[in-house]
Amino acid sequence: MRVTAQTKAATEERILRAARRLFADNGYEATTTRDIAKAAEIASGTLFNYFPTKEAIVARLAGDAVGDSLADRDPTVQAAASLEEALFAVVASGLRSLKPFRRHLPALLETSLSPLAMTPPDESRSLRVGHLEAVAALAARHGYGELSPTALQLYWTLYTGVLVFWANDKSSKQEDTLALVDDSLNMFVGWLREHAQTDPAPRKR
Amino acid sequence: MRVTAQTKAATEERILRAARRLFADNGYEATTTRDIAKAAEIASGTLFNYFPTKEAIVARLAGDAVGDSLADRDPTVQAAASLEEALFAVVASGLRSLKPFRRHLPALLETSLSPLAMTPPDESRSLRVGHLEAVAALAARHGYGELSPTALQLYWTLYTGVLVFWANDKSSKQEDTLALVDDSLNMFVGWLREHAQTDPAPRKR
DNA sequence: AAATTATTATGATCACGCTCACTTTACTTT
DNA sequence: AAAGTAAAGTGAGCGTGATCATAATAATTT
Repeated sequence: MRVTAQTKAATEERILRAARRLFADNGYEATTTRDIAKAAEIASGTLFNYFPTKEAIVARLAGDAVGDSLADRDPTVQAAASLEEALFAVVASGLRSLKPFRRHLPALLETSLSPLAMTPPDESRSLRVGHLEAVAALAARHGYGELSPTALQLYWTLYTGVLVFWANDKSSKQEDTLALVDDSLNMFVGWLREHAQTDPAPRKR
Repeated sequence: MRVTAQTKAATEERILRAARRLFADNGYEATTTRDIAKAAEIASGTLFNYFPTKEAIVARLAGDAVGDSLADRDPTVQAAASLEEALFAVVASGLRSLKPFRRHLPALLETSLSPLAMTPPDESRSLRVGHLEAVAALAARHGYGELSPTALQLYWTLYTGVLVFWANDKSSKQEDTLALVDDSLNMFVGWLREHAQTDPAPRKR
């Protein structure tokens, strides 16, 4: 078993597909690692040759989900007239991708969403870094110059706070979360205007 | 076994003391429920007559800890000249109380810290409500009128974001967290000044 | 093609949090 | 004081996530 670079990739893919389906059907807690292994047609122990923990599987699924729907290509984001609107679109798009994982967000907060989550597989920037890069690019585009580290940290703090809220939001269509996103971004952009290093006036389009 | 209202309370106290010690000595994960039961001199199953889950024990310990050191009595809070200073003192005091539980904060975010955590034992207001009441009182005292639900929700969002950061803050004395608290409160109070319903000017002292 | 080496796969096994059918105890009723 | 009742205690046992010694397989060397 050595050529198996491809074989391994295929097995990993089977695990991910099985996990995605089972999590979606029965939920995270109700799905056992044995279930996943059986569905992926491997032994129970083999699963842990591919992922160190069960949680790592969700983290991977969540990361892939947001990575696939990159905000860069979202037309709503591109069409936004103001930074606030653009950020709102980015966050809304992110929440949409994360929706299937809403319930286990608290678990992800310790790993992929934490302020110091590094990208373990070396490739594929961490969830956080990718998101912040998108935010920084939008800020630049809308004439807010380069965001300071402090600004990015403040943004991320608000964002994680929103995620915690969202994870527990029981309103029918999570409309409470969207309202909170609105208020949060309003506060953040207001702060930005007062603290921007360079020209805070929106650029001409 | 019926008089045992007192007996029961005593047993619960023994469990809490044992858990507090073991958690402090060996950490949350390394402490098993069997360890706690043995230290409290009860059978392993009995423990679950008192607390539904292991996590409920930490939640209780954390709740007691912040309840004991109520911010109302903190002289630093009372002496603060501005709302920002007062809130900073409140948050710093809260973090000090929560310090032993810093590592398992993510777990608590689902329960006691979530935006809809109700107080299960009916008595002893939830962590969140107690904190927000203190914040509201300080805002009123410093001339910001009565805070809107939106303002409180924004505050709590920032606060939970800070807690997530803090839980993963590896800087030596967690000074990074304090800097973040400072920036966050600055942003929040700035927002408040622009959105306060009543006189935003600080009251005379 | 046989022997060797490097990977991957396996499933019995572990310790854990938690459950539950049952026992023990403390009090009440007769 | 004997019988009855309800609260509290017990520990074997369950299913879980994770581990690890071992087996199986594929490539490399001889």
